[in-house]
Amino acid sequence: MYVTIPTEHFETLPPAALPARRPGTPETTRNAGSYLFFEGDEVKWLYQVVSGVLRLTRLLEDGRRQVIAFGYPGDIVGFPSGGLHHTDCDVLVDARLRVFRRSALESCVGNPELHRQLLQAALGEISAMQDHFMMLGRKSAAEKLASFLHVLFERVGEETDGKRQIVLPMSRSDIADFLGLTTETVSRTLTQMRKSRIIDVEDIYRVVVLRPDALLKLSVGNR
Amino acid sequence: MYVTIPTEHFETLPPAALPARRPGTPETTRNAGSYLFFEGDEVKWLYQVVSGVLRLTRLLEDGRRQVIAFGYPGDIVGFPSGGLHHTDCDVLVDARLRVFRRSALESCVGNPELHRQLLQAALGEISAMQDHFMMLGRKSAAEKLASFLHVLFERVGEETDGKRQIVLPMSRSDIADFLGLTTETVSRTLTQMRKSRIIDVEDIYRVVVLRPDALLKLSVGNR
DNA sequence: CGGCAAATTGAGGAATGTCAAACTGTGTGG
DNA sequence: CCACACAGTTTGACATTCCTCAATTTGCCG
Repeated sequence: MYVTIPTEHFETLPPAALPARRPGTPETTRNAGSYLFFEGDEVKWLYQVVSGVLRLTRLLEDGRRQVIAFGYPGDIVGFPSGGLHHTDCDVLVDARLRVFRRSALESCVGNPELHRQLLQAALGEISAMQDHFMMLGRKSAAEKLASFLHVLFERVGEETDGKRQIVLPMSRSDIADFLGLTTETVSRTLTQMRKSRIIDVEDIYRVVVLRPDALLKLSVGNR
Repeated sequence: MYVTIPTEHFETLPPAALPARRPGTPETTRNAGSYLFFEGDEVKWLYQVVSGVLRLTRLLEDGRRQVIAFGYPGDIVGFPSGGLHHTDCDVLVDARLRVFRRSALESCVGNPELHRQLLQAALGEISAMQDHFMMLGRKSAAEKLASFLHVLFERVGEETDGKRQIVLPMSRSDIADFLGLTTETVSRTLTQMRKSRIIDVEDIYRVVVLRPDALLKLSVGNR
């Protein structure tokens, strides 16, 4: 999952279409805390999230970290470059994953339709990342947070007791490292949004969206 | 061109290998100032830069702009998502371009080897963009500038009169919009690097790298 | 109940942005 | 050929955002 920006041109593309489960596409489950792969590993498999949440990270020697993306249902992770993984990937929420051989992406003999779909997913990834650039480079902390919540709200918002809410399985520092902020700024910005009655923070992991329109407006920003 | 980060794991991957010119791959030339495509256009062609420099940009309604990438020789631009372009692309320096049909990327019937190469280029793009995230999200202005110059130095540095120099065909605000800074900050940071004798700014478009090692060190940062 | 890690809050500071002025180089028209 | 205009760049002064460091607070697990 990247933070994309609503535009006139494009409807938010749905995450890579989830082709119906077929006999030939095995699934696996992984528990929270386990790692799917590390930076530098040879890519053997691609994973499509069916349920659960993944986290992709990249580390600098000095400890600075960037959360590259979160893997939500529909997302595909593990695209190789030079045959290798360029991020670490671990599981935030127990996950069911569809597994594809790397060759299914890289070779079109065998299953051309699957090959095509994985390729399209990779291309969608590129454009989503371009949007994310805009966000990292040009948005304020409030806009970043609002964009992030808005995307989650659209993709995995849940209706409970007539409240539209978001579950955040990641820590504040995950969010910070994803958006290019600090945990303190994330925290402060959330309380501000709470004080302006846009959201309500039920508990650390549960955000109720009181005014979706205001959230969207804030995410677009009015500089 | 993205700003990637030197790591232990990977040598800087050369930009997508430039397969030898073959009869079947037509070239075209475009003059500085002309546009190759606009955001929202249907993708008909992919372009590999042979010579010259391209600029890919994305615009927000309120005028904020992100330069997504610069296209230097070897780079391939125009990857579709949902069949459409998601950036504008124009020419900074008169360019020779190899042209590929979109179908060469999306279909493996016809020219499987070319298909494979374009796919690998797309995958390389993803990993380069991941590095760029780290840069946008986690680096200081000085580190950003140093990283940017370092990458250009490695890729297109020229030796002239025993001086290793970089030609910058883009404006300060292009650089700023690429790195998530303002023109003023770019300018100030350059003068600082000049004062600390890391670079010399011959003229607006010409930077002499006096101490490549110091440039690299600065780009990695020592926070 | 106590201890611990994560989150929040606060105070202060550093980095970067904003706005405005001065400078530079380049092209144009007299 | 010079003078001027203009756009891009640089510099300066100041404002703002966000970060840093430290102190609480909260929630969770033994």
